[in-house]
Parts: sequence; structure tokens; C-alpha cells
Amino acid sequence: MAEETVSAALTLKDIAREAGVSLATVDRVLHKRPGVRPDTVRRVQETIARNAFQPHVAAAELARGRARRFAFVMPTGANPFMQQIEAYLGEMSAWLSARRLNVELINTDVFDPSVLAASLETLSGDYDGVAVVALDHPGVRAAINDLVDAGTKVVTLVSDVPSSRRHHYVGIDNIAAGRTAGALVGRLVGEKPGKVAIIAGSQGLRDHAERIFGFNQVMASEFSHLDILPLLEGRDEDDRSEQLLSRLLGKHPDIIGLYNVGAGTQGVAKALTEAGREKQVVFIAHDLTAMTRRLLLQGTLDVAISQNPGHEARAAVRVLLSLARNEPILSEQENIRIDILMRDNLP
Amino acid sequence: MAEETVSAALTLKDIAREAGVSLATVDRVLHKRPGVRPDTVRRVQETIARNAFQPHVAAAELARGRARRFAFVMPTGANPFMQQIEAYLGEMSAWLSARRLNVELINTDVFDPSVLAASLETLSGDYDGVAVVALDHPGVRAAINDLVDAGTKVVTLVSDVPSSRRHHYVGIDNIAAGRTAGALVGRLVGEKPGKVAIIAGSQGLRDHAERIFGFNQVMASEFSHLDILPLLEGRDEDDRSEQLLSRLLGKHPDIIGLYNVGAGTQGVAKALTEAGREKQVVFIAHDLTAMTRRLLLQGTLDVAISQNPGHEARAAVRVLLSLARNEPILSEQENIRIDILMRDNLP
DNA sequence: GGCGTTTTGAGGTACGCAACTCATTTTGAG
DNA sequence: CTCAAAATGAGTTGCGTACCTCAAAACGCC
Repeated sequence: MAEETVSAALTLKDIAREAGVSLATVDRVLHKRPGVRPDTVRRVQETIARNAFQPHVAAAELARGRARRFAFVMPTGANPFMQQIEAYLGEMSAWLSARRLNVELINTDVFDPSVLAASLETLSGDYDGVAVVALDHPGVRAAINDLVDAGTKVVTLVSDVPSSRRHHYVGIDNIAAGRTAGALVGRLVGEKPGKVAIIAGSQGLRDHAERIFGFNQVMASEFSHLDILPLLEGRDEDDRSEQLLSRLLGKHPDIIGLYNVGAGTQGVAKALTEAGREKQVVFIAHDLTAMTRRLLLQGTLDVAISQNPGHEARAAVRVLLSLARNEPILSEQENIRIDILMRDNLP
Repeated sequence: MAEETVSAALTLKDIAREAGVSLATVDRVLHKRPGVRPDTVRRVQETIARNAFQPHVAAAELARGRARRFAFVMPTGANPFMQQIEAYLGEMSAWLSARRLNVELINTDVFDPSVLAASLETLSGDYDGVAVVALDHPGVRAAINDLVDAGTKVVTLVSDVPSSRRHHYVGIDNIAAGRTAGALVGRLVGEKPGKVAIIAGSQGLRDHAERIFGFNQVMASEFSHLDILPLLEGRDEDDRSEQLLSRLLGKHPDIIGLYNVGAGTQGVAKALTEAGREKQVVFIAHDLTAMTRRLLLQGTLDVAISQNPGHEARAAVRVLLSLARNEPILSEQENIRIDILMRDNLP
């Protein structure tokens, strides 16, 4: 039996004594407050490092008095994925309040850059941290940078703005998600030749464009015997997606693969089943909802590629909290995975 | 814009005032200490419920003074998966010490029931919580129950003892994992007939047996055109697995699917590549290690089914902590998923 | 009504840190 | 050397809870 050392639980007082300074000076160093000579700063920091001292989170939290405020800026409307994220935030409410964390939901039209940017500007100063489902647009980028400059911690959620100075991105790599979809379609259709249909909300949406890019990449390099049909744009709407796909299925009796990049999966599935082709076509879509779960169990949908909304909600909160506390982030924990869900590994 | 209510952050004092009792009485109720009339208990509890009062975690943690001690009882030896769990515990050390949590690793021969049971018995009273990779055996079950009776929180890790009174299980449903493997083999080989080989460590290991069960279930019900060969037992050893599989591959030139249930994946892969059959055989194995990652990227391994060791390590710690604090568990968060990993969705 | 027992109140201390004040010492520029 | 500015020490208060003691009140029983 091997045991790890049981740390002696040092306190700030111990550090002060060992560094030969007063408690106040250690406090100044710890919070990067001015009024300490560089020499002294170094001496204190070395003592902290040497002892691997960690301030007691509970004591720090208790001492600061005021609660932390986080804002989640989410899209208005009935997007089920976003609603799931909001639902999981609700499930955390006991956890949050036991830690005196206030999380406020702010619904905005995140697809209008000026509205989103204006929304973000109003938050300045009022919040310790902001999580935002962000559109990648210069105005939004500027608003994010302003928040960061004002000392607010900013996390992009689901959709990133890599060119901004946001502290963290909580979401998946959509190119890899598209590649995964491509590999699955290619592998599941087998070796027979045929056509593959892709339907997306819009090529203008960054995440959709990235998924399509990754999908095409894999199809071209690994499954060149398959014929990729021109992209359909269903605007994430069930009806429109259904109509477009119905027409396409009628025109091409040899479609053997189908990838729905965005929402509208219900419409896509309806077109497929009404054509009586659900058993012959490998169908892959995104996200796990009550509906995609049903389609998976029925066998209409072969694979759902998803990002875990609960994980994203919790990761965003944890990251904001760690940033606010100036605490390291457990990167492996906060990294969102691309989940491949089939009938037998449904959560 | 909709906002959630910002709770007023009640304290115990507020509850005491509203219930018309003293702080001491509220404290007694909260900690289920004796000396309070049933009537009063009810009144206090109702006040707590009515206000959705949550004790401030930080204050409670600070006030209790002593650190919590958790023990992780893990197998001795070089099992890479277990080593990954231990590694992730190491990565948490800053997180743990900032919360004054002591996690101690205790390596034991978990495959010998009497040794494991004895190991568990020695822990009684010394620890607030124990996470154990448990063998399902009456002696072990009794030892776990003894720990629970002594007030220690117990979590089974990776391998469960469902008949014990352990508080929680952190790990995957291995039957579902086997079903997933079966569905993937069946779907990836396509419609052509052929033989499928299964190699496991031992049928005596509960997790292996469960995976085999799930695998066979799916094969029988959904892919009955495939011929399942008799199980090979490789004892999780590379060399033995390689030899067994080499012989089998020589005997059956029409093997098109291969499922490795346990460890020894390196040996299995070697047999496959030395026979020059890695492109013709759909190969599915468990767990993500440096080696299986390499095999996935090479294309030798088609899919790795895995449970996230980092997640399991963190979930075990969080669950033990929540149990010790008498705090609800975020079940969706602690539920371990069956990950399907392919080349393109590697983390 | 008196007794012992149970229940309750009142109060204190401690936990480790943040944040603040104010006095004192040190430093560097002139 | 002088003086203002910078650096530091010393100390206080409060955060919300756990845990403890002791006294007082209420209760149930005969």
C-alpha cells in the first residue's frame, strides 16, 4: 500500500512567517495589489511556491462577502439545444445557491450582430462573468473585448469568436464533428457506390460551414467512390427541409447516405420515411433531443452526433468561477467531446 | 430579456428568526442532533423549505475545521486504465488541496476477494469516504456494508457491487457497452456474411462477462447472418492474446469482425497486422490509451469504446464530497457515458 | 404541586481569508 | 542631510457556519 503525503494545511500566516513579512504584505502579493517592492514580491511568491500553498477556497469565498454574478446570453426562440442548456442551468440552482452564485439568463437575438453587441455592452460592470452564444462578427468581437477590458470574465459558448480576447471557449470543434459524420456515413454505407445528400441550415452559419467543410474533407479523401450531392439549405426549419429532401429523394433513387448538419431533423426524417427509404439510407444528424432519441430507437436515424448540453452548461459555470477565483482550469474536464450516439449507448 | 430572481442570500440567523427559535435549535435540526421536539423540528424544516434555504457551502466547510479524507482503493499492477485514473487524481491535486481534501491512493490486489475485503476493513473510521474498484464477492460486499455502517461514504468505481449498500456507482453499464460494440461490428462489416471473433480476459470477470453478454445479444437479434466464433480467453495479456488470435486467424480466413473485450489490445493488433488482415477485419476494442490512439490513427483499430478515466476520477471525488456534505448529487453530471471513439473524434 | 427530564435559549469560539486603517519604517531624490 | 513618497507592519472586522457549554424554561409524571 502506497500513500500520498497528507499536506499539513498551511495558512497565509505560515507563509507570512516563513517569508519574514506581515500578513498584509502576503495579501498584497496574492492579490497583485501595489505597494510592495519587487524583491519582496519575489520572496513571498517563492515561499508560496516552495510550500505549494493554496489559499483555502472556502475561506476566501466566505471572506469576500458579496456573491458573484454571472450572465448567460442565449438566443431567443425555441432552439431545443439551447433550451436544454438553460434547463441544465436550472437543475444546478441548488448547487449554485449553496455557493452564493447568481446566474442570470439573458435572451437576445444572437443572430443580429448589432443587437448582440448592444446586449453585451449593457452588461459591463454588472457581472463578474459572462457566457455568450456568440456570432463571429466584428461588432460582437469588439463588445467581447470591451467586457474583457472591464475585468469581466468572458466565455464563448457553443459558438466561438476566436479572434476576440475571450478567456475560454466551451464547445466542440465543428470541423472535427463534420469529419466524424463523414467517416460514419462512409463506413456505414459499406463499399457500394451511391449518392450522399447533405442538408444544412445555412452555409452562412459558422458552425454549419465548419461541419460541411469537415464532412467534405473526409468524403473526398477517404470515400471518393461516393457522389456528394449539392448542399440543400433548409434554414433549420422542419417543413422546408422536408420539402427539399422529398424532391431530392424523388430525383435520385440511388441516395444511400444523408447528413443533416443542423436542425430540422424531424422534417428530414419525415421525408425519408414517407419515401419509404429509411432502411436503405444511412442517416446521420446532430444533437440528442426527445425526437432524435426516438428516431434512433426506431432505426430511422443511424447515428446522432452530439455535444452534451449539460456538460456545456456546467463547464461554462465552472470555467467562469475558476477564472473569477483566479484558479487554474481543469482543461481535460472542461473540454467538450464530440459524442457519437447510437441506439445502444444512449445516455 | 428575462432575468431569474436574485436570491436574497438568507442565513441561518434569518431562518431562526422566522421560525421563532434560536440559532442552536436550527443547528440541531439541520444536523439531525437530538433534543428537539418533533413539532419544532417540523416548524424549522418548513421554514427552511419555504425559503429554499441552502447553507453556505464555504462557511460550512470553513467551520468544520478538519479536512476530509478520501481513500481510493485501486488495483496494483500496470493496468493502463487504472493508471490513467490515478494520473487524473494527481492532476486534481491543486484543486483538492485548495478545498482541504486529502485523497490517498491505496493499491491492493483487488482480484483477491479476501485481500480486498481485509484492505477495506482496515479503512474503517479513518476515512470520510472510500472509492473502490470492487470485485463482486460476498466477502467484499460485507466489507463494503461494514464501512457504510460505520458512517463512511462508499463509491464503487469502474466495477460495481450492486448487492452491497454502497452509496453510488461510478462507471459504465457494461452490457450496454457490449451491445454498442456488437452494433458497431455488425454495422461496419456491412451485409456480407462472415465470421466474428471475440477475445476477452476471462469470462469470470464481471465486466467482461457483461460485455460479452451484450455483444452476443445484439449479434443474435440483429446480425444473425454473422457467425460468432467461440470465445478466446487471453487473460488480458498481450502475448497470449496474440498467439490465440494468430491461430484462429490461420484457421478461419473468413473472419471479418473482431471484438477485444478487455486488455491485451496490443497483442491482438499485432496478430492482425502480422496476418496482413487489418484492412479486411473490422476491429473494435476498449479504452483509449496511447496505444489504442495510435492504432485508431493507423486504421488498424476501427473503433475504441471507452469510459473517460478523468471523468471517473473526478466524478468519484465529487460524489464522495457531495455525500459527505449531505448535498444532492448532480446525477446527469456523474453519469459515465459509453464513448465511441473513432479517428476523427479523438479528444 | 413538586420532581426529574427534556427541550430550548443565549452566547461564545474558531475556521482562514479579504479588505481595510493607520502608524511606522525604509527608500530615494534633491 | 532632509523630506516626501513608498513600503511595510500591526491590527481590526466580518463573512456564515459548526460545535460547544451552561443556564433557563417547559414538560411529563406521580
